Amino acid sequence: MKQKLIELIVSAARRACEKGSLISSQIPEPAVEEPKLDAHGDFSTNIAMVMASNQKMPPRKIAEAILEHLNDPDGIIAETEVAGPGFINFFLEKSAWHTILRDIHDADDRYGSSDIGKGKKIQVEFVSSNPTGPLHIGHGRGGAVGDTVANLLSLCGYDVQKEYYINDSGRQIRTLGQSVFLRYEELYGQQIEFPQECYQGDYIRDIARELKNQKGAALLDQSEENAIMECAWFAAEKILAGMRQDLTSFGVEFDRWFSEQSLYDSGRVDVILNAFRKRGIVYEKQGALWFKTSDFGDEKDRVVVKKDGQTTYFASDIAYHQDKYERGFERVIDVWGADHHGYIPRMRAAIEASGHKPEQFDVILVQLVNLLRGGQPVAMSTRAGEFETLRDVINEVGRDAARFIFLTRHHESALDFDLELAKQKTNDNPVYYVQYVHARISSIVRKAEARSQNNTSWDDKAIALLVEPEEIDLIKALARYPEIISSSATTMEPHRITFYLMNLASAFHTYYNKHRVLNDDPRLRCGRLNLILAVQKVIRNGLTLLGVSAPTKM
RNA sequence: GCGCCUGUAGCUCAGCCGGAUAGAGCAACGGACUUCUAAUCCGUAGGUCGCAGGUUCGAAUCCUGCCAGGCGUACCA
Repeated sequence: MKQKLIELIVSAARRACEKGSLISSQIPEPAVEEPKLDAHGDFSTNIAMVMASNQKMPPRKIAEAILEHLNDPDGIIAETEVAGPGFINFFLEKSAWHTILRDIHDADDRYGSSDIGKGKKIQVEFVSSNPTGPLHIGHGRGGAVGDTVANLLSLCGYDVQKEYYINDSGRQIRTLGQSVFLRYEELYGQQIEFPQECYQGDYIRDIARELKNQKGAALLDQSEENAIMECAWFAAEKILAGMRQDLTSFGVEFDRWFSEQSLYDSGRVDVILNAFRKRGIVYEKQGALWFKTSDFGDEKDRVVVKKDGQTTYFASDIAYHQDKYERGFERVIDVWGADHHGYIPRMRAAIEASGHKPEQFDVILVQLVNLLRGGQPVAMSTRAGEFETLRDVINEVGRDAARFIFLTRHHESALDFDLELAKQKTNDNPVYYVQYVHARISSIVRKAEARSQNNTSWDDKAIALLVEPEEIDLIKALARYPEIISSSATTMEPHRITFYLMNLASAFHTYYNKHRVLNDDPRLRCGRLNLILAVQKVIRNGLTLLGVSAPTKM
């Protein structure tokens, strides 16, 4: 609707130029918005004020000139006015809003889709937790954000791939192996000293026990190094399998799981480093190999090969991102925990050094989650191995509530996640508020069927009966959806969907409490059923994007 | 020290590519169920948008400085 209006305004301004009512032919893209006050119309534009300096005319005069040349072939505009310092306010015909319902029913689950991505290949990499311990609640937030952003981009015409990067190489994997091996030795009655840097959680003991069940005492006969590495692979695989399971029950499916180790196995890391050597963008200093990231905007250079000959995590990450672009992704989005934000400049530097443009790389930082129970913080010490796992959270509050709550804040705001609140089935807990709309509508439809009052075949005359203010408000909310989708996608801010859905739900509940859908007048009933079915579709579409179910009964 | 994020109603937060009189939920107070699900709705009250300057016809929004909190500042990942 807004888009339609923008077109009308631009062509009116053009016509005004041609007819000489305006001096300059410079016409900016008008900002059209919904005013806060109903008295200011359904839509309002500031175009006249923005054009004032260019046109060397007072804004109100420009506004009048534009209005004079306004054509409205479909008759959607009921009234216009010039107001305040030069706003143009538009009051629309109710019939203009009615067309939205037709759009929704025609587009159905594609309502809100667009082609702004133009089929571009884009990759969203998220969660990517080290396979050294179970997923915790913070990974859940990253998962919800990443998954929803990917869904959004897909709906907006991008060719999206979801990827999980497995850090199955390097020191932390060895530490994992060592931790398991020590617990394993312990099971055989050996005196062990369990170092602080080893993983403390009980899951390590569980893995050691499984290892013992499968392999018996065989590992005790091997060299310690071999045993540790065997433990490492065994444990990493177990943990990874658990993470896959957790993510599946969280509703997150990845298109690809990418192993860091594979970059070493295939020699990719060396190839990249050698290429950098040839180009002279790495250098030796104090026995280490440094990458000149400071030439590409980083505050200082970074080590890629340590004094001891080991590559750093950064080195394989460079190779990994290079690989992404070589796979044909035009844009790459990484979802990281906010504690990694210091890493962005060097990653960006590496990507630019490899010849890619800054706009081809985005990082979504996700702030930490504070886990609470009834307002009291839940201890989350990884060192002691006590943390609330994602699995526990899903089991306790359910996937829908968890996913929805993760998206009730801007991703860069820290989030308090209260387990008690998440379980509550009240207005405190917005997921049920939104889902309730879907269930309520299903219930009305069931009732209509039971009474054989379920004629919903499209009838312009029936739709034309939707004139109550609450009905128009509801349609206006529905009309807003496509723009919410595209703006959430381009800003990569999935929480906008959540807020939108709460708002739409509120408009529906208000309507429901004031007007009866199953009216005695069959025609009005038909119109209203078409209205609420449209609401149901948009609620369902939105919840689906968030990975939240749309129940027909609650 | 430097960098990033955050600061808006008692609480939790939207709004931040500048727009007209500042938004929602919770909590408080008062109302609505013989009707399509009360997991709902309606009403009342609640504000120096951290502080101080600046840009602008217009600033919660942009710029500068300051204050407070969080995070980062590795030859860790």
